[in-house]
Amino acid sequence: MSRNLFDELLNAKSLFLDRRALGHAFTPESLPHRELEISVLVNNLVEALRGHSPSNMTLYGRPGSGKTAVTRFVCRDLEAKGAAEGSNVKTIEINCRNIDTKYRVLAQIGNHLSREGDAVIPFTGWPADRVFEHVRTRMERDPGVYIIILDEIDYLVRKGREGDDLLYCLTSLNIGLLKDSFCCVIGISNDLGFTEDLDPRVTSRLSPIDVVFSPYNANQLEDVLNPRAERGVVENGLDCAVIPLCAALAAKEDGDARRALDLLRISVQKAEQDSGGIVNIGHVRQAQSQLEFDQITPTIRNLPLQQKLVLFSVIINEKNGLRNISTGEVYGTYEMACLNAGERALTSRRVSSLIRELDMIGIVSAKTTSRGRHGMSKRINTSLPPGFDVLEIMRSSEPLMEPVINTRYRLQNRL
DNA sequence: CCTCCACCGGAACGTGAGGAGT
DNA sequence: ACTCCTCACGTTCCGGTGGAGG
Repeated sequence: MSRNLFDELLNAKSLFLDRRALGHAFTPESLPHRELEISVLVNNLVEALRGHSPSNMTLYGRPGSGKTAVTRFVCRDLEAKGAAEGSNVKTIEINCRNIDTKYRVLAQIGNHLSREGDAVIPFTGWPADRVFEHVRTRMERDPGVYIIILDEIDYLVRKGREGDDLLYCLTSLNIGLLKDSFCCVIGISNDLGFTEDLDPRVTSRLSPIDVVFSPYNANQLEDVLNPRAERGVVENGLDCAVIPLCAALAAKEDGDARRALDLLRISVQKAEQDSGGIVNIGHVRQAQSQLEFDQITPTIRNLPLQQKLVLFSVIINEKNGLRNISTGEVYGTYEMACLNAGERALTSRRVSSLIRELDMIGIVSAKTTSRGRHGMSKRINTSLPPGFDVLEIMRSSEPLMEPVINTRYRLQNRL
């Protein structure tokens, strides 16, 4: 009997019970350590069940601090209660990173509210005010409370007028445009300062209620992971150190719960590829470096040429065994690299800024310290995962780097 | 204790690309 | 086609800085 290529993997016993439980989209039965935030939302949104309009809200917090999860969690119960009580409550969630213009957001809302026989609002073509009018009449004909959730709203607002206009429209629905219905806007933002980019008139309408989500700490992340793991992974499938490690690593990344879940999910995957056994901390380490790899590769690939040349100069110095390189040393190498790339070298002032940018992205670390007699300078080191081939990424993404990488460099003598 | 190195980093300005309005 | 505006990227200028070495 010939064996099918997929047999082996299909027949292997999976460590996953329910893979979705470890995904981002999954809404669990409880959200540990977000009780306060939940109660703020519930206290406001309960008005919808009483036939009144809830206030608009803005939720702030770092990525993975539970904003979207809390909102979905609360809205799920709200809709269920509304259905049971016979009051018409509808929630519409829109991610502004994907749907990033006023027109497309309105069209999305309009189509969400359509019944049989309604015209489908095309993805382009109508004037924006006609789309808005459809949204209004569709809300009006079916009296109730409409809750519009605009996730990652900062993306839209940063695009200029677009965000202002949309929010102005949506928030004006409650001020006279709707008679028998209410419309409540919940904005979700990763960026605390995003209202600064907003028209002040919109700001005051949009967020009578602000909720700030603080990042999870390591212990709290464990509480987030445990029930998910129980549901998603086979019994005794995890070494007891796995969850604490995932939690600790994610806590370092600004307490990002998504990161923690990613780590756990990929660890389990790695353990499966390892053919059997349980998930151990080695798998978590593998998962961590894969996540880093997946993040850093596109970042480096998309760096502008000058940035690449600067980064290259840091790396070449380090490859020659130097640590804590100074700005001057980097600049010397950088000038040679520019020559080989056929580029004019930027000023050292500019290169200094570029180094700082690389530091902010997290590819290098640059600390300014005094070297006494030898002046103030940065101490520059790369901070890349071990075994990460940066030069290959640069070579494949930028033809001009080829001659730069192929040249041998004579580095300055150190003092 | 003072000097002085080698750079830091803020501020103001120049330049060219790209978008909006007319 | 035209101006006007904004924005990102770079340059020039310059006061500021912490500690090794005199």
